[in-house]
Amino acid sequence: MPAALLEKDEVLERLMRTFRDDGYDGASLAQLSERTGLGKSSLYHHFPGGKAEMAEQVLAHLDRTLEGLFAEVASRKGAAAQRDALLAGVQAFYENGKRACLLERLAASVDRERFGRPLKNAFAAMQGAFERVSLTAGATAAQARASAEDAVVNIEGALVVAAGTGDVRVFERTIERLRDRL
Amino acid sequence: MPAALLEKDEVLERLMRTFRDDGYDGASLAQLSERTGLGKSSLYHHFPGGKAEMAEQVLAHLDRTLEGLFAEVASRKGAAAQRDALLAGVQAFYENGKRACLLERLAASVDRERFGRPLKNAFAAMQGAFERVSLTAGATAAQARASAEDAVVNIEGALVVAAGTGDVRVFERTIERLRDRL
DNA sequence: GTCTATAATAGGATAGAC
DNA sequence: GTCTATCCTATTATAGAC
Repeated sequence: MPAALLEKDEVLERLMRTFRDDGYDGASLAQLSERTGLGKSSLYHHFPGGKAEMAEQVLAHLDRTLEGLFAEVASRKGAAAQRDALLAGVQAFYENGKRACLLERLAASVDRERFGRPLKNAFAAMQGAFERVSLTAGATAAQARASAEDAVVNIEGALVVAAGTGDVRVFERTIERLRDRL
Repeated sequence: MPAALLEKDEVLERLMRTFRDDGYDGASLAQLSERTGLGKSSLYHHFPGGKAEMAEQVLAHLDRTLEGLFAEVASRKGAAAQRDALLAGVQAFYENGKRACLLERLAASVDRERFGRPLKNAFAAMQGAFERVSLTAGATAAQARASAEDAVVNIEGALVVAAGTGDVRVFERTIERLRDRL
């Protein structure tokens, strides 16, 4: 009985990269198989629900990853340090604008209904992290909510424009704008 | 010899809606056929290059549509009137956040290379419209460029977040934020 | 837990009649 | 310019051996 070739988390990471790069509808099982190094049957062993379940588990994995980042951010002393850690984390996660957002890709998919709830939660978690930074900086609840929404909107938009124009500098400039605004 | 069932522009409009709703990869020929009311063979008569050519022609059609809007905006007297006309046009075009952006959907597709140049141009055209409004308002060239980029990023991001959370109010709030900033 | 092989279906695309 | 019928390939998914 051979052990698993890859840790489950590593499989989820590779699936996530595939979905991010080619989109949910664009990623085929053949591709998902190739990128993970697992045969199709092995994938179905881990994800009986097929592609949709892969995406769901990837989304849950993303939640856990972000939770880790957000906890790390919250442990910093001072609003400026938290803000910088959060922006740096976001920048690293999206590889400075070269990668698309998984949430966007799933929200655009034909199976979007299936991801509705977890997507909503993921966006809320992201906004929540920015909100807490603003509150630490002394903003009112309403101000914090507004500036957090602004941050998430700007990050998603910058990723779209960077991909559409093939120019990642938009992403860099947007992160800088957010640093000034927060 | 029967006349065309629909004007070409109406066909392009319906194709655009299909690509916007279901994405480039998500939209099948069966769907494109059903939504236009044209059989697959008829579609291939008009678009010998298949789905990719449909998207290309839809993109060109979108360019013409936006050009019309932008010209109309430029004819207004005063920066505030131009700003309001542009934002109202954007809001109407995306049906107040209910519709996704075709540019985003094509930039995310597996055939994205094929749309690279026209996509870049479309984003530039959109940014250009906002830039001209800023210049009319008396901004410097650098300020106008920055605020126009900010506007496009915010519009795209708001559409993504609205779709991802199922809440179009994000889009409304973003448009209002832009009105204040411009 | 992984593989090879295969089934079943949907997708894109074409042929040829009208 | 449009249709019906068809083709071919890719895609999702499963069966069964190891």
